[in-house]
Amino acid sequence: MLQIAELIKIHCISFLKKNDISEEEIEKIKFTVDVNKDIDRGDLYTNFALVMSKLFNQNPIVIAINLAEYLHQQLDKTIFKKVEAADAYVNFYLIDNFETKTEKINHPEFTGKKIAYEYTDPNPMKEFHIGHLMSNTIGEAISRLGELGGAEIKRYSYQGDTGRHLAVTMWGLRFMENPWPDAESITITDKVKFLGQAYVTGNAKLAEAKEKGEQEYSRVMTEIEIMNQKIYDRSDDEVNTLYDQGKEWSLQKFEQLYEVLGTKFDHYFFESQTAPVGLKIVEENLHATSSIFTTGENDAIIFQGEAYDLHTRVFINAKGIPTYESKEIGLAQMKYNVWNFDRSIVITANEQNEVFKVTNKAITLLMPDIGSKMEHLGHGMMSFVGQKMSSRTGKIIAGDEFLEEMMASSYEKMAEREMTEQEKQNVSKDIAVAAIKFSILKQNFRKNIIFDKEKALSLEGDSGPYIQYAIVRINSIEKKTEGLGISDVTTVPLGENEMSPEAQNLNRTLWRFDHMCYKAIDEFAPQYIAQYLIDLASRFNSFYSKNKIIEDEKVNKELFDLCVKTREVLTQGLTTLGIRVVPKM
RNA sequence: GCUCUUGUAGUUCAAUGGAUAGAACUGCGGACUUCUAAGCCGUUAAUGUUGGUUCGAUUCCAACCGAGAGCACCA
Repeated sequence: MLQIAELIKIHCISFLKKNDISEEEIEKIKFTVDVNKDIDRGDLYTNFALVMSKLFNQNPIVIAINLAEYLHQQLDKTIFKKVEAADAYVNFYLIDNFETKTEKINHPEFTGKKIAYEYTDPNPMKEFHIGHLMSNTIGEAISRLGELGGAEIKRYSYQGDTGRHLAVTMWGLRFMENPWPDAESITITDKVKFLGQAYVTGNAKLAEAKEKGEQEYSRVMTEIEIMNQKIYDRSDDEVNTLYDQGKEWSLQKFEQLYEVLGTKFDHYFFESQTAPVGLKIVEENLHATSSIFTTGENDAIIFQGEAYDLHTRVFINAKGIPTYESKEIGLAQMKYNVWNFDRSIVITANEQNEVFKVTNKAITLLMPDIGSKMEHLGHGMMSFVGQKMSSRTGKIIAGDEFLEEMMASSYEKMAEREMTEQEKQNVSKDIAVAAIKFSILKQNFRKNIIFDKEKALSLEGDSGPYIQYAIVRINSIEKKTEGLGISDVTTVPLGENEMSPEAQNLNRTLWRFDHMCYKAIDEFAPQYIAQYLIDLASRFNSFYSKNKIIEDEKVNKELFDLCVKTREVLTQGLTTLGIRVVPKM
């Protein structure tokens, strides 16, 4: 079925046609049909009359009245209770038991499409930090939105297992006081931590050398370059052994985190694989009669972006090693070989926006079929009050350490609850993840996020746990209803005056889920769903505090059904955001 | 310097070319002691500055001021 807002739009357009407005003019008209912020003014509204009044120089109030009259006749009475002109707006009131949909949503750009999503992209042997948590959270939500919109999806992570950061880590090893941690007794977490320290140490030594002067710096840089080359061409057995083991540990650690976060990738790509593929494509094009690449300073192979209003970037460096840009070309080709996608969406921090414009342009010129399907979404950077994160200097919050803190905070709150130790562990983990994910998803991810750790740890207010808590309350009611009789008061239909205002508000908020999901899918905007869920949970909590579902050992079925429906929507909403529901907390 | 993004209560965030700019946190005050108080109810408080377009701008445009990012061999 059509979205309710789309249905209204169609009728508004037929109103225009009836008034002899030409198709071309209708094309140009942009009016909105959206849900009313103030629920008392009706379920939906349109600003149609205001837009028309400008175009045709008529009194908007008169237009609104005419439109309302027309729509009142045209619209299905089994869906619309009332259509009313109010000032220059037309408000729509739906019937009280309007069906709430939680299943798949039809969206022309998603339904039936094969869509590949790439996100998270942590680098082996470097710390998985809170920025990766952010990318993972956003990517997971975006991919689930695609799925809800009817797409067939695949999830990919692309990991940098070559490049200078690894050279610095491997080079940094020689300054470490602790031995290589390959003992069985050492946990994966500690092994990975060791690698992170090697990276920080390497960078510190590099900075030290820089201070000592030009000569020392260039000596050290040469050492790192040699290491980089060894990793790239795998020419040193000792390096290979340590590198392979370190990479393996890292990947195991990532896998543990993905399990906790609720992401299941379909395939992993590595830079060590994309590099030769990209290099080959670039070199082949270089020998073609009209190459898109040229030779720049130091014989580097460059793509001159200025012709397309973009930066010029190096694709193969002076040493003949493909850069990130070439690897991106190889990646596109490899992704397409693995699965013939209709759309490929890459989610990274927006510091890479410019690079992606260049690489996507180059891919389009080289492989038009693939290039035209590539999309890039940049999310904001995460920062903390008065401090910038840098994995180079170790000034970061590690993903797992932050999760642990959140878990501890959540665990503490469950001290009084009757649960087994194991249950408390599991639940506090899911609550911690919910808190982190929700704090990211409730806002527009394209903007920077200033993360307030203290606030997040408090687990109060507009948060993931707030929504999980509403569900838990409903579970609790359900449990209590077991074996109880049905109350006599159940004959009151929803929405009649006998219903409390809280119950009516709650009921009238439910159907909006479908509308919000459509908007969220359409605009890549998970925050619409997040904000909606807060609104719904808040209405539920108001309802809950003033209405009794169980009274005198009898269940009010009408209200209980309302609770169950609310739970269904909240659950579907959280799931779409990639957040788990907990049975109790 | 050039380019892009961004500026909403004390703080962290929503929203929108139009109906009263919406939450949360913090502060202050309150209720119940009943299905989980991670909850509920009340209360104070905001569109950086100056112009422009418009019947109407917080939203679009320009300049300025502030913040962040990018600008060839890192990713």
